[in-house]
Amino acid sequence: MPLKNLSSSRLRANPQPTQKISKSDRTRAEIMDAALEFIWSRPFHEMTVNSLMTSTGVGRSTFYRYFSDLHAVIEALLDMLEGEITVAIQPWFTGVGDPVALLNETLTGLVRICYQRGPFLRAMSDAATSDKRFEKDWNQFVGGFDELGHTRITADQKQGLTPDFDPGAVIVALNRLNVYTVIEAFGSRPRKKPEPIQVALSRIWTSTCYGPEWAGKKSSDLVRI
Amino acid sequence: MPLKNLSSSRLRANPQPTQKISKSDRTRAEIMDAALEFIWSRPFHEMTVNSLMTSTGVGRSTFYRYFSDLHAVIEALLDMLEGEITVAIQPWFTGVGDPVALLNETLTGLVRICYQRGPFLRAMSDAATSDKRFEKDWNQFVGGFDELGHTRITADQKQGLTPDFDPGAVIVALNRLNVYTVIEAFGSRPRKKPEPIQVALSRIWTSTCYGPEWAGKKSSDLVRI
DNA sequence: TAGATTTGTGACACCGCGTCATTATATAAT
DNA sequence: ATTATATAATGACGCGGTGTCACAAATCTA
Repeated sequence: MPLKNLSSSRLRANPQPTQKISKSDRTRAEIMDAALEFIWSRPFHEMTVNSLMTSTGVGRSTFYRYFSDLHAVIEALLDMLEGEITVAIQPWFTGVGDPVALLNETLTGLVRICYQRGPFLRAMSDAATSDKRFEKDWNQFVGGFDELGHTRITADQKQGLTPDFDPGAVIVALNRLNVYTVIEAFGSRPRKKPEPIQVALSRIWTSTCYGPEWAGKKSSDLVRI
Repeated sequence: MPLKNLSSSRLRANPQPTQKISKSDRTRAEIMDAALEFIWSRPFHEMTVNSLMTSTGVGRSTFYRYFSDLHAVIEALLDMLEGEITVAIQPWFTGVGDPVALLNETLTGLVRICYQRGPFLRAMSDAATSDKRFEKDWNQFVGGFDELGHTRITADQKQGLTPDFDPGAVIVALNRLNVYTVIEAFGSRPRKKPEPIQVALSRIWTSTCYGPEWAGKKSSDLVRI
């Protein structure tokens, strides 16, 4: 079971350091755990407030004391994932050194996380199709990588490492490539094997950004993990 | 208004050549038109049987004489789109000649259609997240291009035009790149301009499949439309 | 025009949502 | 420990959407 026993306080606005865990904290965490567990094995659209609350000890209407609706739960989960992924992608997006190696490192890390969290990613992508507010959150999440990537590409173009195309639409496209490839590959079980996915993504990114002479290198030749 | 006045008979299993248009044909077409119109301006998840049937003259429960549920309507629309797109992508997938030019032609055609039909594409992608049966249809639709692409890549590799990678995961990824890039760009209005999207996709595909020396060429240099 | 077939309808039961007044429980003060 | 106060949980309710069914209306056919 992934991401279990999450202390909800991690996500609270102002978590006091040595505060006693209140009843409401526990209930909130229970609900989020129930959602996590649900999503792990069933599609988002089958999730109901009832299905979540029967997993916890408390009644259905209690749910609304903690979340305005199901999308709000997913929103909270997205915050967690965002942290994890932001760390994993650091190398290429903000690191220094051989860009091809950094890119491979980033994609390897990304694929690893997304493999682990596949069903959650899938749930979030699905949830974004049925709620205006969460759709915005999701777009912001995905779009965040566009800005980072734009910066990186622009810098590499200045150094002559990357062909001189307009980075805007290309980086957006490449990021969508990543998101929906991993969702398709890992979003529902049984998940596909992660390695071929990582290799394919690496090839496409490196071919586009740095030319094909690098694309054939196995990532293991370029990056130690 | 797009795709209006669609004769439902086009979609029927056994359309007799010179058959009089029956009442039921008209009603069915009315429902599909209503769905088309709805999708053009509102997200799929807001669509209800009621919202569709109030656009037509007939009562809500009549809907169920023609479609088992809303997803079945979308399914019918997908059949239409499939035909259009299949034609547009012919060049690279099945044509002969300079592969780079063919690829650019295919992507230009694809972008043109997807720009026109953006909101429908979006609706279908959204609908696939909330119905097992239609999800299958959608995956089959998208997956169809994987097989075609796999064939093409393999052939080009045999000729030494394309680097010798395993085509499987790469072509899947590139196809997802297309689908979700166009959905993001054209799926909700105001739609983005199609040209930069087409250029970005062309760059990524040509870099990956044929190396970067071609990627900079403007498609207008390569293909007459 | 009568009978048969096709098309349309309203009423119904079901389910999930979100709210609210109320009850139960936990916490803090004395 | 007792009581007062704040916090948490609950069941019942109305709403809106779904899909079905027996029946009614319209249309076709002989």
